[in-house]
Amino acid sequence: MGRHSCCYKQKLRKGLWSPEEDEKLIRHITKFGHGCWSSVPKLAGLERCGKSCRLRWINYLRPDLKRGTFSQQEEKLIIELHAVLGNKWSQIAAQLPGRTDNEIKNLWNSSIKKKLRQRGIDPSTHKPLSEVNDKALSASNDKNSQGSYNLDEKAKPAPAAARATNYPLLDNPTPATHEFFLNRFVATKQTESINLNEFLPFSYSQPQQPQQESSDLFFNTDSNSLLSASTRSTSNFQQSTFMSSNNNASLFQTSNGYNPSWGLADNTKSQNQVNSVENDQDYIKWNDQFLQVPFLIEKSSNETKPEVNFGVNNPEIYHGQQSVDSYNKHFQRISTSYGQFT
DNA sequence: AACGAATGCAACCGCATACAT
DNA sequence: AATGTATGCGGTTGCATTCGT
Repeated sequence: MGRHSCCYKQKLRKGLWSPEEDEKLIRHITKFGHGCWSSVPKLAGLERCGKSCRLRWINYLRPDLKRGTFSQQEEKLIIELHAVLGNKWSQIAAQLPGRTDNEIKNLWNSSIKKKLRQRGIDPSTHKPLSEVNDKALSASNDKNSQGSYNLDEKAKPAPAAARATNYPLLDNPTPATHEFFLNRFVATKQTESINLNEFLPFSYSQPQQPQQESSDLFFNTDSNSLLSASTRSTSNFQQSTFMSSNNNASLFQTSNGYNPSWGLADNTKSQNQVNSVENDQDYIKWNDQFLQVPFLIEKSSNETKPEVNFGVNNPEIYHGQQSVDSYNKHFQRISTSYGQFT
């Protein structure tokens, strides 16, 4: 029990990951899979602990990550799920393809919490603040109040019945209330793909990124070079979204058809399965279909930074923190979408 | 322009749990 | 059964960036 053994080692690097470290990790995992995380740093030539590698991969480098701002639909879903699951970020993240628990947790703490409070809702109980602050207050329903999930609305005081109007999931008068949903989630855990429409009072489809007409980075897969930004048509954008919008998309595969775990919670795969894959001499390779698509990388809808003339092997970009950050961001977008290190 | 405050987010820490010996 | 190791999760921190004065 207790701390991970690697934590005792002193020479391990900490802090932000450099592009070189990212490259090493991506190169290693795309080739061999992660297998035992504790052995990854050594095998990949990294002076990091396995835990750090795992976190970096899961939260930033894995190919199926969706980046960019959360859509309103995603925020609504997070709120609904939080009302049912509480701070079970990994379970919430399991319902949002391409989003990580860390990302959702950060969003909750930095943004959603605040928005809920502004609307008069206690973010931890999902009850109206007035109800939380003054238990004696009778819950007289304001029939005229129309709650809304629209978090972009100007902040207004929430009606006493905010909970009922804002969280229909929790106020279903039938027995199918909190316990029902909780049981369903517990039963299915995060190992199964859940049809959210079974649970939610609104029709849920995979969140889609807003279509972009602005410039995006994209790869020419023939030359393995990153092309400079150019204006892309919305039809091309569709090509780029297939990987992020399909949670089960098989981006990598081995020649025997096995899809390796990318480090996400996946209780359905035993360690033996993972090991058997590692023992298999067949290296993981990019799905042929995936490689054929000259996909582009989504650009954050709220990103306002000027385009960076980015090249993976261009050392000039390291001048100054700003450049490093820009590099990191673009590198990550690229690395999440492209297996240039295979 | 300079400075401090606020914000956002990547990464770390410590604990719980599962698994191996 | 006891102990050690590895992994996953949630809370927290630290720092770069943005905002406001």
